[in-house]
Amino acid sequence: MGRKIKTMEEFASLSGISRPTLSKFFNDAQSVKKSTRLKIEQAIEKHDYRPNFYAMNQNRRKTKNIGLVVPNLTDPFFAGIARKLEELIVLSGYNPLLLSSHGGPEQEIANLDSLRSIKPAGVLLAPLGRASNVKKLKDFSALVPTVLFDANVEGVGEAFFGSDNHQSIGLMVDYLARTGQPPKFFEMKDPINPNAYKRRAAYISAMEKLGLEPELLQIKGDGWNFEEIGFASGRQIMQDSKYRGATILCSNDRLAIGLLSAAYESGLRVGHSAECDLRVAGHDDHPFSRYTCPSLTTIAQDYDAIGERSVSEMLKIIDGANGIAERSEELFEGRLVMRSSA
Amino acid sequence: MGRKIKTMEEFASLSGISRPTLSKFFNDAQSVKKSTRLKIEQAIEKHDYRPNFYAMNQNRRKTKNIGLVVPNLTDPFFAGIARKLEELIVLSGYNPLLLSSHGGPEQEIANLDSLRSIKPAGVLLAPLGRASNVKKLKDFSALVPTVLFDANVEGVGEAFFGSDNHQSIGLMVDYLARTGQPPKFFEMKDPINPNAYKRRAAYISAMEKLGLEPELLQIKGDGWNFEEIGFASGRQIMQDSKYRGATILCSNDRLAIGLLSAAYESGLRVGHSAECDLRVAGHDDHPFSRYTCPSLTTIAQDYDAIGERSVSEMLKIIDGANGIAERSEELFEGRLVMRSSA
DNA sequence: TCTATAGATTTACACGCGTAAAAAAATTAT
DNA sequence: ATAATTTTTTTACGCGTGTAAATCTATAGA
Repeated sequence: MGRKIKTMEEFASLSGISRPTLSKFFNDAQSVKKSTRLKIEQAIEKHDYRPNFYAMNQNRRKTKNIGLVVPNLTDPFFAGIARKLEELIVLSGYNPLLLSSHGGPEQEIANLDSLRSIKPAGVLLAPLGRASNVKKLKDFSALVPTVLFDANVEGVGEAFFGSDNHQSIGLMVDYLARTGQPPKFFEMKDPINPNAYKRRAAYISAMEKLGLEPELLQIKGDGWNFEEIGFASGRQIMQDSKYRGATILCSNDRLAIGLLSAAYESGLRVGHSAECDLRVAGHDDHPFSRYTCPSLTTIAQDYDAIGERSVSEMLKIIDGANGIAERSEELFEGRLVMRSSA
Repeated sequence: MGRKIKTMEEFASLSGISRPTLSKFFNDAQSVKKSTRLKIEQAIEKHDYRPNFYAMNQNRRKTKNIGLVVPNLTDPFFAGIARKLEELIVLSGYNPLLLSSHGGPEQEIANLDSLRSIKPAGVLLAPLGRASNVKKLKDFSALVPTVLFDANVEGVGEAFFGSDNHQSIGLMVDYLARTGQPPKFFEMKDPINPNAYKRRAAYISAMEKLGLEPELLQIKGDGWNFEEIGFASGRQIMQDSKYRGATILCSNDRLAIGLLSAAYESGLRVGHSAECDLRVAGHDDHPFSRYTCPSLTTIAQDYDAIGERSVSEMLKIIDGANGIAERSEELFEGRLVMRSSA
């Protein structure tokens, strides 16, 4: 077994393969003949050699690194997506680099800056949205192939993939209106996330289509602590008798989680059965929404599809002849998840 | 502003500072004279130059990268810790690299492997525990300065920092015994996490110290989906009238979240007031435990202290003369968080 | 068997920065 | 002001791999 192999040169003489061929192999194993590939793989196994990461990337035209930036890893919703995307990236032979913006635009820019120095082949970015520094995002996406997901920012990146809020909210409004009181819409007054605006518009249009009067419950609150915001405002709402018997559709599950907590504390019963005081629904199918009390009726976004489409588009752009392709956009439909709360 | 600066050489002539001095500066800004530092910082601002990451690290004795490996980023508890540690690492002038093991030992080893190729100055590792491939962890920690946190694995790494389960469980048992029925201990039969074993032992010893009979509720279940496991077993328990009026201390909050959900579905009232059917307590102060129904009485681990200690020890090891220092270990006390569930 | 061609080898240089050693310059102490 | 010390500059080489061009070799098809 001897001592550790340090250089590719050394590995070349031990394996009987020339160094340039090895270099080719490590860049793309499929680019060498099968018999050569097998010989190399055996030698790797035998000598436990791995090329120096830094030397390798220094002169490569394109690295094999793909950046993955999410707004907030503390949110299990994004943690779940990140995991799925990581998996897809690895399966494609690339190396994911996960960064969280922690809800702050400075961190988002800092993440992109630090990604830039790594010269990634591309970046998958779920932007903060309203808080984002759009100019800097644009500057970045001009330098690095960028695909947006979850939230769209006009003019940034080569593509965007996300959920069809119009469809999903329409579906939910329809369901709620058919099964009881038509929903009021519970949301933050000045949402951070662009999806929130789309959901508001979708709610209004869905209600009008049904000939119903939309009613917005716009609550105050800053930052990303949605549960707390939902909880605090929820307490006030619970005391108001005019909401007895109402149906409340929350702009996202995290607000709903706070609202449910407030309802519980106020002794109000939430659910779709006759003796309940309130119905509550959410949007996103947050990992925790299965275990709220009662379990939360919500919309599951099709994140398998969004993830796969984002990664495959990214690969297409990376490999691509880089034609002046149009910015592609695709929205995926959400699925109604009926649980106990509505 | 002219064209982009590509090399340090170029930046040297434009800024009027010699290249070796620049190199020193980028390695440690404090190592050059203040006046020089200011000149360089101005020039950086002016020309927007950043040294090539790969060339920079190729020949450095020690990189500025610190690996950060957590068992499961999907768990908001770990996501929160990771965020704090990232922050501390950045403040120390290092570059954190966050990886999640996704609950699997293969991924844990894969993470360490991929970290090895990045030649990190050190690695902060929260190991999976029982599932971990201890031999490989040991091999790794012999090559790279490693500090363990959250879960201890004997003989791995230069240090371990975590919670004092003995103290925290003792505190909780004491509180529960003073305020109502003494607690039964709700846990998985074969826990993955070493802390679970310590908590079990701590529970038994705390009960005996009070002259009470310990009672373990050991439930089946594999994997990391603790809420689901707690929920499924919780349903069975709720049907058993012998647990009416009981107090249940869960090995962790995620089990408790599942249990509370099951109690709600069964129509049992959980809480510390007289008319309730059950008391439930947890451990960890999971971010959601504030919003469970009822809100969860639990133990908050001192993660500010654990994080700071872990990072500062890491830095000490990195800078250190690398004396044959003993493996240091320190446990931090937990804090009782009294909410509504117990 | 000969030829066309994909694939491998040889040779050589480039990448951008780390680092060492000696000399020069700037700063501080005496 | 001079000496002692710190800091910077000059010079030069090394790191481990990417990549290009020319040459050689294996494979397949006629």
